[in-house]
Amino acid sequence: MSPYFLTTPIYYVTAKPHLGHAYTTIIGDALARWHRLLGDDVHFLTGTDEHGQKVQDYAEAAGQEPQAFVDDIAPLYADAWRRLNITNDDFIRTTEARHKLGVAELLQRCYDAGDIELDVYKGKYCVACEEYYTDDELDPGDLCKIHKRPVEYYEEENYFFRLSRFQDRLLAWYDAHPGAIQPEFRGNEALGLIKGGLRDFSVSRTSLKWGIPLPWDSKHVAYVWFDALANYITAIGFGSDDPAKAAEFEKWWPGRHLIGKDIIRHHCVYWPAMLMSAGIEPPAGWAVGGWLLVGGEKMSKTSGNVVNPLDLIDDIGVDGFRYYVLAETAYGQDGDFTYEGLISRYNSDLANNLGNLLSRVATVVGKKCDGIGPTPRADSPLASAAATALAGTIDGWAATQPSKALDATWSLIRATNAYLEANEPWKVEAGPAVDAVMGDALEALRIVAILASPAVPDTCQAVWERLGLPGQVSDQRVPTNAGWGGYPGGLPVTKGEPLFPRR
RNA sequence: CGCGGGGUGGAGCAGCUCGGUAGCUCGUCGGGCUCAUAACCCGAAGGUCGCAGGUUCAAAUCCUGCCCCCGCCA
Repeated sequence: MSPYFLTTPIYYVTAKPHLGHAYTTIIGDALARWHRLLGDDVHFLTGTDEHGQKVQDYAEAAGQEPQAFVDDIAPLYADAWRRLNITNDDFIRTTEARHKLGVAELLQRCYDAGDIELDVYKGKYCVACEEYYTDDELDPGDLCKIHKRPVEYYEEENYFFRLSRFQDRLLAWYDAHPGAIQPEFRGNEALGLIKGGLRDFSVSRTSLKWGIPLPWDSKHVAYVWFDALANYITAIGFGSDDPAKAAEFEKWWPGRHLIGKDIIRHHCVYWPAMLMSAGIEPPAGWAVGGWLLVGGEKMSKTSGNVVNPLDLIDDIGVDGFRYYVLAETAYGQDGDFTYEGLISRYNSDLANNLGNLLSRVATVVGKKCDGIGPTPRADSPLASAAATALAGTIDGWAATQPSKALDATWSLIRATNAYLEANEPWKVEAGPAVDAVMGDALEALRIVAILASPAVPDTCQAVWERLGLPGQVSDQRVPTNAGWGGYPGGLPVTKGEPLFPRR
């Protein structure tokens, strides 16, 4: 079993879980589940980013200690992921001891390597962004463009990471690792950033209290990048004295990062440089997603279009929501969430195609085969459609294109509906001819249940059980168990209530 | 200014790397079926592939210029 370590970004606790968080996390979960089907040894990590000025401010406004504040918010994420059926193997919080240890170790290594040095930073600083800005980056009146609030003039001693020294090493690394960033055009963008010149960035603050102190100078607290990005390695044991934890790190790293297009610079430029400095291998890969817009606009509190994914689960079901998010958008491009689209996807793909196919098959098996599923034919006309669907599904997930993978899987559902139509088993006397057709349809459904399970796990387990198959669909393996002919026949087929009642 | 992405039938997308009958899903219209969740199947209509040139026997696909939309710029 080859190790497959996958991460989502960690989410900043000043916001509650929203559609955007759910989007990335669901894609991560589906990828993790797919790799488990492939037989990989999967470790899927998500978590929360809990330090920084903004958290300190929010806590103060709420009349709480920062720790109490983050302790209230972090569980909202863990709970949301549980409800969305997210199978993360770990949940890292940047306020945990294991994280603080690892961050200190990472900083110390870069410091020892001579890549972190003291300097003076002066400039206009937006507390909300935790970024310094130059005048031409600000709106009139020295307002931050993002937060529309006044910036403050700061002058402080900071430690700087000498990113400027890493241009050649980064370019050489990317040259040796083509395709590390998916989709390709995002890789070009990252290369463009590197080629455009790299400026040192500040890694500490003296003004900030809520954070991790630098191990060699405790007046300074680690500023966002070294704290947040490090979660990907601290969670798997980096910096731990425990030999067992250190072995975990060796096993899982380098991992693969799922990120949004807004954090390419930090993840694809800063982070590999930081790792190089510390003598650690850069990540194995990055998959960069676009925004999930809402009604064509970026989701924001001010425009009042923030969508709570948990409301949608109540409405359309966990799998309905998961399917929509995965099928509707081309990963890498921006997607657009609309309620109409959600209902339309649900009705056409889940109710009309998958759900209805299962219903009609179960009914005919009940009427013509005494409810016992017949064996499929080895030379079924559906076998080639199944092979095509399998290949397309494998390719789709390999390219981090869930929508393509699902479209390929659904092609087998459509082919099976057409196959039934062509053979009209309901018109034929019970006997070998009907058995052959129904065995083929059941086999197609068995394969669909495996291939679709990363996206709609509960549904596929239900299909699995109605086909009379034992155990968990998640224990199946691709491609071994997804080839034609795995349905044994002789199993009781259950009709049951509609999996997806039409809306 | 620069960099990146996009502009393909009513909607959303694929195709463009390696030029050769423009494909998919939804929607619309007609037909079939009635096993099935008024679901399913078949067929049809609908596209000057942003604009203008160029290369070529042949361009959505290659080249040049331009227009529009979106994002990035620490």
